[in-house]
Amino acid sequence: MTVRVRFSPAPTGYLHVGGARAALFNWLYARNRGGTFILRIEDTDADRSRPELIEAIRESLQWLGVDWDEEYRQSDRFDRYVEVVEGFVDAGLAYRCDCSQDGVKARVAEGAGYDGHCRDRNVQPGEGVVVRFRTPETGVTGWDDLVRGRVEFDNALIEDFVLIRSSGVPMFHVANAYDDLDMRVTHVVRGEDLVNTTPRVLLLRQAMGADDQPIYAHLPLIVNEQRKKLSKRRDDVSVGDYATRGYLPEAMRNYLLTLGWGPKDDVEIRPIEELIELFDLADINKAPAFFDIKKLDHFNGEYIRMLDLETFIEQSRPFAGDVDPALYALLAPWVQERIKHYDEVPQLIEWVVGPPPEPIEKDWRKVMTKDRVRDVLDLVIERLEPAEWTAESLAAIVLGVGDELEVKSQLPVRMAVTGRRSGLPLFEPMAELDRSEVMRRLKEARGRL
RNA sequence: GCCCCCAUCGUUCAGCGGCCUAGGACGCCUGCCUUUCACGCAGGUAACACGGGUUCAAAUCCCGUUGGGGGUGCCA
Repeated sequence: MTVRVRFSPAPTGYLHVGGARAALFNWLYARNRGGTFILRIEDTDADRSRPELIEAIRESLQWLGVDWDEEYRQSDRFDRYVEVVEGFVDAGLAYRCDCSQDGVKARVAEGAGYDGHCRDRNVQPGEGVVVRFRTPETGVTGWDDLVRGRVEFDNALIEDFVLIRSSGVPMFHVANAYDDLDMRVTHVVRGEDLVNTTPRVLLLRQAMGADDQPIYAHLPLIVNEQRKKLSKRRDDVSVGDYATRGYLPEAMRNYLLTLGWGPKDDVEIRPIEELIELFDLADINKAPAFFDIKKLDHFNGEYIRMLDLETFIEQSRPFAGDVDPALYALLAPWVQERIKHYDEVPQLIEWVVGPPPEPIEKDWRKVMTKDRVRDVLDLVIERLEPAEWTAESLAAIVLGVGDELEVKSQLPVRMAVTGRRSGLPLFEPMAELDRSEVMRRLKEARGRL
């Protein structure tokens, strides 16, 4: 059996990390089994779908390196869904209903579903009429979930749900069941938030004449610090935003993979080819996983440091602002081992490429209130004035002053020149600045003491 | 309310009846390297929610309790 899996986003928002992971797991499985990965846009709800988001979702997937073999759009297939449902009505598997939503709500107890009011009323097509599925009143619908084991629902508890809206547009259950059947999808891998809709889809599939089920694997949710499902409104979840902030797709992909799954040999950071090789749906966890940006940062830092220098420069330069390429090339190796994502580049190099940043008050107090700081700066100023302007010479002078006075001289000088007490190596970038600029900064700092 | 589900260090993955005095990774702490920070290296901290069973033996199986989550739409 050739594996066929699909990722089916609704274009109602940008691709978020939860969706990205679902896509990734599907893709991984397809690649592991030499199967087919389908991208299916579930845009049956015209009111909510935004066509421009389809492209955004495609771009995010491409960015992640998740490529698909086939692509479909449900809005192109409305006719088929409607036709199937018409067949249901003819066969008595479904019926029309003209109950208003308010009417149903008024009739039915709090929390209960539709009461089957129109089951045998033989309602004809017309304004405000929907088609509902005639759900079996007895029996159970269930499946063997690859991650959760056997899951069963009592049919009596499933209401007669809507198949076609009063607008004539089919609901996603119909499209979903039909497409999985029509596209010969073998495995359905998706978020756990969809478990409850699975019996409906299964019932529909059966009604469509299928005598089999796809194999389901319901992924545990990705949650925030409060252990709640990630929400687009509340949480930082857009994949596109991570790209913008300078995360590497390989790192994101690798990190996402460790949420709900992990290689048995405990080696988490590794090439995608190996991960594909090792991956199996059956090994996925059941418990929800917290999206830990700290760990993502670590992964990203590792991936950044794995880059060869040329690639690093090429990728990080757009984040650096307006910098002379030669100067940036000089700084890049030091930058590379200090950042976790590219948008941290500017703060590291600002003192070299632009006007001196305002000193950080806390750092200033910590460094500049030490003994002999005035003496250090005085001597450094005096000796730098006539000095040879190279990194070696600057280092020799500054450190020499420290030795003489038996204090650490680098810190006050660093503070004066960079405004920070930590950062890039001091002397090489300092030699790139004009002597006059360095002197100005040193004197200004001395004046503030 | 009703339905479904989950439960190992702060986080994440490993563990699928004996190899566990529970392992890896992130975080945190310490030391080394370095007249900054970071990288790197070496250590350390820290968990089987609770209660009953089953078994010669349970983190691993069963039941319950507690805690947490998801769903409950003419959204997907």
